[in-house]
Amino acid sequence: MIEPMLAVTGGLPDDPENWALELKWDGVRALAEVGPEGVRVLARRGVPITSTYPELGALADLLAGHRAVLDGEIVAFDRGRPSFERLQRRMHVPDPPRRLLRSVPVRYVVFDLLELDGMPLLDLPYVQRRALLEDLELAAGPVEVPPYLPASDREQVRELLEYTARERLEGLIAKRLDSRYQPGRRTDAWQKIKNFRAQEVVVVGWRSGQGRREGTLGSLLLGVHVRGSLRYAGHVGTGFDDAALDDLTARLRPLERPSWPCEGVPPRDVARDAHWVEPVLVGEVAFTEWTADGRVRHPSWRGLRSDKSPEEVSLHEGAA
DNA sequence: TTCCGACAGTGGGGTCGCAAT
DNA sequence: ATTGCGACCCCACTATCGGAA
Repeated sequence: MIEPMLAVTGGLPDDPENWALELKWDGVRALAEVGPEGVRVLARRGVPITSTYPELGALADLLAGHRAVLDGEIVAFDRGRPSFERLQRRMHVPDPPRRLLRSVPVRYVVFDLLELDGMPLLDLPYVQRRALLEDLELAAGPVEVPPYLPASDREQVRELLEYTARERLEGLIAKRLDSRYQPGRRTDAWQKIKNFRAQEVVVVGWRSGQGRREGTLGSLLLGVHVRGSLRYAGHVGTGFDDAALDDLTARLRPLERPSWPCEGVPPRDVARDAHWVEPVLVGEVAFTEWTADGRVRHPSWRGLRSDKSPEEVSLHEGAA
């Protein structure tokens, strides 16, 4: 079993002539072992997920007798955009019924070739693996092999970045053209360039921490104003260093109040062990997207914003 | 000696399955 | 029938430590 290679979070490289750019696909990472006898699909930790995604059975025919190990992402689309939220309806369902296959079809976006006809390719540089992959001409049916963009073309890179931000795609992956495939490693030969969004939030409460966070806070409960009323917007539990944890804990304690400060009723999952506070502290979070429930996905705390009053904290465009 | 990469540990949104209530 | 919990997916981030430089 080959473990998938991972990317570090980073930015655009400053030696673009050595890098390729690919779109980042928001789905489930999957390795496919394909041979004449069939297809075996493995998730990130080697768990077999073949029966969950019968669409990938098409690979056996597409490879026309070759044996290969492919690396890619299983993606569900919603109006043309990759939608992890939709994919979640498929993720834990082996042998999905026809109805589910029709309502949430998936595609396999292939971006690397790790083995071909018994020959390991891990030590070949990225460009050569890509060339061999493209020679296989797999793109058909549910299988895609999107091209990569040489990062040296500044103008095209700028356009691509604008495009991904406009279309609210997850971002880009930069890969060193000369890099080997290092299974299971998170190396700086692959860099994530994510489209983060920013949102000002009102702190409406906190939950206490565990382990080394014992005695300080575990997460902050967030609210934003929507058409005049304060709406609950999820929690954030990362992005603080020790000093910020101490500072926030000290600021929040005197603000405690007995009741939920947002509209409606508190969601069950937070109501249990939450402390509510007067909604007066304003901060900023970075996040990837709004969920269907109006919560921030992949949030991280960016700090207090003392220059804003709570009333000014309203929803930025694009929320669910 | 200092620095950096890998890891552990904290936290998030979500799904499903199973056991306890 | 409901609820809670852990195991999975996706993930961000900080602190720590040992080995590389």
